[in-house]
Amino acid sequence: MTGDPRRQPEFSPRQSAVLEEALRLLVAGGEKALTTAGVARAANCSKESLYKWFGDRDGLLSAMIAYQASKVRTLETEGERLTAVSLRERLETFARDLLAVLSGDVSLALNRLAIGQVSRESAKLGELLRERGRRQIDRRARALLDAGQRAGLLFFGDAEEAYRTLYGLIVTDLHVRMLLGEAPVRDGEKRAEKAVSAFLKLYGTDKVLAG
Amino acid sequence: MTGDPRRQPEFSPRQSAVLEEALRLLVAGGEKALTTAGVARAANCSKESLYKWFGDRDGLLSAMIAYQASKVRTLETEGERLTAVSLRERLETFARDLLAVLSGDVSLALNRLAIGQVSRESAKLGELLRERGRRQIDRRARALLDAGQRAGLLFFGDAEEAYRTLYGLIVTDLHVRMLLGEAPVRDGEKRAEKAVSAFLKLYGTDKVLAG
DNA sequence: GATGAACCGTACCGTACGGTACTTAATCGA
DNA sequence: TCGATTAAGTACCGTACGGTACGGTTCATC
Repeated sequence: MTGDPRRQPEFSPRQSAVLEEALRLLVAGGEKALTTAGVARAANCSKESLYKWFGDRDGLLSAMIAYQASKVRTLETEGERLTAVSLRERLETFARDLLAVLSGDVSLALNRLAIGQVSRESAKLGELLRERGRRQIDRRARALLDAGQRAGLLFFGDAEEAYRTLYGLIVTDLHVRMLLGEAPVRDGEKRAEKAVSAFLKLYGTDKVLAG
Repeated sequence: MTGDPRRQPEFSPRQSAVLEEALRLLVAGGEKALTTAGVARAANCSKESLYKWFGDRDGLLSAMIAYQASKVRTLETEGERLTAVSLRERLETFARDLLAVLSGDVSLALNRLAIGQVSRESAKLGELLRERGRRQIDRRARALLDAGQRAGLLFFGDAEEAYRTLYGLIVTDLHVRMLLGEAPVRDGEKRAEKAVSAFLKLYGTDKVLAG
């Protein structure tokens, strides 16, 4: 047992460097550019090492998703007492962060990769991406919504439905459009503000609407 | 000049049959299963004919999207005078139809195909899908929203933003989740109702909220 | 300094696919 | 009935990729 069992490094520094290079290739050229020989060449490692570490190509793809997800750590800025103003601010920050994440090069490339892999037998990539990629940001939003309800600023019966609504108001069809190749938006700021205003109009109590 | 110049058949019956078979293969096995030899075998045609008709493999993919888009014809059920009740009904019908379209096998397969093709030089598929696939349903919704505004039931400054909001409330992240392999929803009915209620709460005038 | 593990670089193999060429059957107009 | 066009079927070619094997090199351990 080396190190804290709760802290599983999951990937060695060398492997992380290789995965980083693989992500770079994927972003640059899509899945077609992600050949085992190409990754080995770009990362200055041998194909034999790739297969030893990741099993096969699918293992490499899964590792790339797991690695990228392990890098994303959402800061849980809890603690303060929520007010109408601070709730709105926190929601807008969440909205901006969500749009930034979804617009990111690596995120888009990995989503495209996973979507392209669906309907293969080893269709674990999509599930992996849904599970590991979304959980962090979902938990952050859910915690914020719950805090808003506890503070008497929001009211909803079904937290899942409220969160889905918030997500839809922020993202609309932008994610799919970007996945299809459209350039990321430039009005993220205004989009975030409008989405949060609409959300508060739907789920805000009198307390927050007066603020 | 054979036939009406406004009615361009675009694809001969034989070609349509081939494209139909290609779509079937794509839905069944994803892009990997869509080989030229496989299409030729499944459609009982020669590879040489495929290349004569569609140029190359990319041409075949584009043709598949164009063909599928040409099959979708949105019925423009205009005419009646909108009331609060009928507007809600029409919006809910639109929501159900939108969810049904996005959940369709062929739609999901083509979207996955186009998304997988992004970041190749011939990245026309995504654009093609955005242009030809969405235009019909967008126009229908925009017409409905405009009619609602003219009838004094809706109020919005920016029609584009109102439509985006409606879309986001209906679909949320469902489309991406399905693209990633999640099974289509079963609560489309309730989802449509709730989305329309939220939309009317945001954009409905007193007239429609009273109804 | 010897030993063994890890790993890089490269060469190699089998396969599968995109695209082309050729042969043969069928359809159709004169 | 004949010639021409079309397309099916097949065989073929080049290439590129996933996966494996092997020789050489570094590096840690004894």
